[in-house]
Parts: sequence; structure tokens; C-alpha cells
Amino acid sequence: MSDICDKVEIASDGIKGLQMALDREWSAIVLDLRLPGMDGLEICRQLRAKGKYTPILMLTAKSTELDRVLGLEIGADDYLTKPFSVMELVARVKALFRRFNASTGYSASKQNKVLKFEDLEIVVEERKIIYQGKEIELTAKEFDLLYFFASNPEKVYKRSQLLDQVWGYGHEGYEHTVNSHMNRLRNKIESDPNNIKYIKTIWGVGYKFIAKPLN
Amino acid sequence: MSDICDKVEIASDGIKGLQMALDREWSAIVLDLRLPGMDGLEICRQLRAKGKYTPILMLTAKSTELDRVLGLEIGADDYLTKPFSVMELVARVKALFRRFNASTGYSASKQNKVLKFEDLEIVVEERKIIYQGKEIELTAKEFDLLYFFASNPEKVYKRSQLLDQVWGYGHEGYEHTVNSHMNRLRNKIESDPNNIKYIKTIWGVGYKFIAKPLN
DNA sequence: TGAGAATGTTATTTTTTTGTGATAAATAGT
DNA sequence: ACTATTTATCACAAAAAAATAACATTCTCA
Repeated sequence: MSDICDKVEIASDGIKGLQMALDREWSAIVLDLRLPGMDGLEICRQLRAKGKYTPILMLTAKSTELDRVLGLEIGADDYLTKPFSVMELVARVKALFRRFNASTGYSASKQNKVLKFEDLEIVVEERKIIYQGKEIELTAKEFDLLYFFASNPEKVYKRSQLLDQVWGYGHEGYEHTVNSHMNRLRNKIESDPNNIKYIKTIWGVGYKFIAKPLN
Repeated sequence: MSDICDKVEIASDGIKGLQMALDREWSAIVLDLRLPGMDGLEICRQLRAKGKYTPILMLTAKSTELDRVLGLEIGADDYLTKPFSVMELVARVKALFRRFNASTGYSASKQNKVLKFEDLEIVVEERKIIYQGKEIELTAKEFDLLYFFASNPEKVYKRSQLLDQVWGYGHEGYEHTVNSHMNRLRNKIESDPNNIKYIKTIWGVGYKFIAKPLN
């Protein structure tokens, strides 16, 4: 989140959160429906009733249509159902910024448009990659995984971390699912298996993206 | 300003502003000469050089004749010296609208009135398309969707984004409504379903318009 | 106001993706 | 070299997503 925020603060319960929201000006509020102290809907309702229109992103485990309508009617601006990935959360918060703080917002999304490496280009907005000069089709998960992974070259990720980040916290699944996806990615962007250029296995730990960014 | 505009957006610096001006269609641009990032004159020059003829109202503190002439030569359509009253600004913007969007009161630039692709032409002012040499009837929603969509080739849009942009923010509706419309559009402009030329599905995400603009 | 068109919704079918299990290969420790 | 552990590979079935078609509702305009 640090790439889109100057300052993040967390309230440990609903009542404190409401107080913070009222006391100061925020760019956006991420609000869990299920909270100790005071219910998320109630907070939302009270904020709006008191004339605070800070953009609110509501998080919830319940995903029924009823809840959704209720949440939005009470004044939330967007809504995310658990489990969600960090990427998704960041994207939604960015969207909130764009919608409500127009002047600042436009830049955020246009930044980081293209990740460039030798022989590999990741065009985020177009969700496509260009490998060795030609476009390669990736599935949604493949793209998300590669994009996240390639955003932090040289950093080693454990499989569990990749699951958390790309599949979403709380996602129940096996770690070796990551293997499969890395395998599929390698088939698409590692033309010479004896000379790995991008996706390196860190034995006993996880994976590391090893290409140098060109921009 | 709200009495004369549907939507106003503000760029925080010159470079972002130029990007916004190029990315989308605007009825008019109010441009400050003195800007962080990129000079107003330069923006004006670049826009015109790239074939964007959105009406521009230039604001400036300097009021010498030289600046004025330079500003207009470079392609600004009107000019306002600080300090100015809001009334004056509104009046000038209205005048711009009158001059440039006379009959329709809507679409802006002289250029780009027609989006041209191979086998497909979108005539914005007449809200009609020409596919494979002959005119095809589109309904209102079909046209709006196609027009918005085709204005940004290669960019991937999620269904929710299309709903926001074409149906309007706050529109309550199902995402699969978009599917239906895309389906109908495809029936009209994709004569060979095995060889998609315009409307590509990005599985798990949304849609992308994939034809290359010809102008 | 009423017929026809446009649009939105629902249900069904088709397609694509993706998670998983089985097995093979690779690596590290002894 | 042998074993235990980790990773790669592959095929397949389940799940998810989208296309399609049929239906219902809303909107338009004569």
C-alpha cells in the first residue's frame, strides 16, 4: 500500500475508528464490516449522518446481494468480499482516489505502466506481455503472478507469500499450486530451460525474479 | 461551472494534463500558462501537433501583447488574464462551447470525429458505424459502448469499469449485462467468430478492443 | 396508449482456466 | 551412491467464466 499512500493508520476497534474518521481528514477509509466495539455499517451510517463523506471501502466476509445493497445504501463507496488479494485491495483504493480526489488521482494509475526487462515487457494496462518481440497470451492468474513477482526483482518469495499476495489472504490452497503456475509461466517465457533468465527457484525457500529492470 | 458541465477533471501538473488531454475526448480545456511539470504553451503546441483540436482557453498572469500573440499562434482558442472573475471564466467557456460544439453541443474536436479501423468506421457525430463498407444500425447503448471501448484500443476494461463509464457511476446493475451487449455487438461486427478482429475477451478480467486505429 | 424496439435479466450451454494428484527429476545431506 | 526432501512436469477433473439464447421488462414514439 505504501506506493499509493503517504500515511496509513489503523484503529483497533470500531469506536476508536469512528472517532479518528471524524477527527481528521482522510483520503479514504477501509472498513471491516465485522468489528469489535462497533459494527462497520453503523460507523458508515454515523459518518454520513454527520456529514463526513470520506470515501469508504467496505470489507466483508458475507457476500450476499442483500448485504451488498445494504452496505452501499448506507453510504459505502465500494465493497470487497473476503478473501481478497492485496493487489485487488490496492486497485480498489486507487480507484477510490481516482474517483474522489480527481486532481491527485490520475497519476497513480498511469505510473508503472510498463515493466521492461531484457526480452520481456509487461504492459500493465493492456494486461499483455511482449516476449522476444512478440505478444504472448497469459491467463489471468499467470499475469497477476508474473506482474506481482516482476514488480520486485531480486526479492525472494516463499510460496505461502505468493499465495497471500496473488491469491489473497485466507485463500485455502496448496503451496504446490504455485509450482504449477511457475511451470506454466516458464513454458511461456523461458525459451532456454538451461539458461533461466527470469524465474529462478530458490531451493528450499521459493522463487525469485532475477531480470534487471530497464527503466 | 456545474451548470455548464457534466464532468470536470483537474490535472495536478502539466505532464499529467497533457496525458489526460490526449487520452480522452474533452469539450474544452482550461490551461494555465504557468504550470509545474510542463509549460502551458508547450502543452498547447504538442496537442495541436498530435492532431488534437480540443478548444483551449489559456489563463495567464502575464498580459503583454507578445505573450498573447504567441499563445494564440500556437493554437489556443481564447485567452484570459489574471485576475479574472468566475463569471468571466464561465462566460468564456460557454463561448468556446458555442463556437466549437455549435450544432450538437457535444462532441469536441474537428479531428477524431471518425474513428477508423480496418473494415470498421465509427462516425461519432452521426452515431453510426460503417462495417465492411456498409452502414450497420446500432442501438444507443451499443453505440456508446463501442465508441467508448474503441476510443482506447488495447486497454483492458473490467466489466465494472465499462458499467461505470458507459452506464454511469452509481448505476446499479449486473456485470453480465455487459456480456449481453458485447454479444450483440459481436453479432453485428464480427462476421467470423473464429477470427475475432475487434472485441477480445480477456478471460477472468474483461474485454479489450484490439483493432489498430488507422488515423 | 399500445406496438415494437431496446435493454436488462435469467437460464443453459460451452469454453477456458486452474487446482490437484500422480509421477519423474533434481538437490542436498550423510 | 543412497535416501529423504523438494521441485518439475504432466494430465485430468472440477470450477469458474463467458457465450448464447430465450425471456421479461422498460422505453419510445407514432
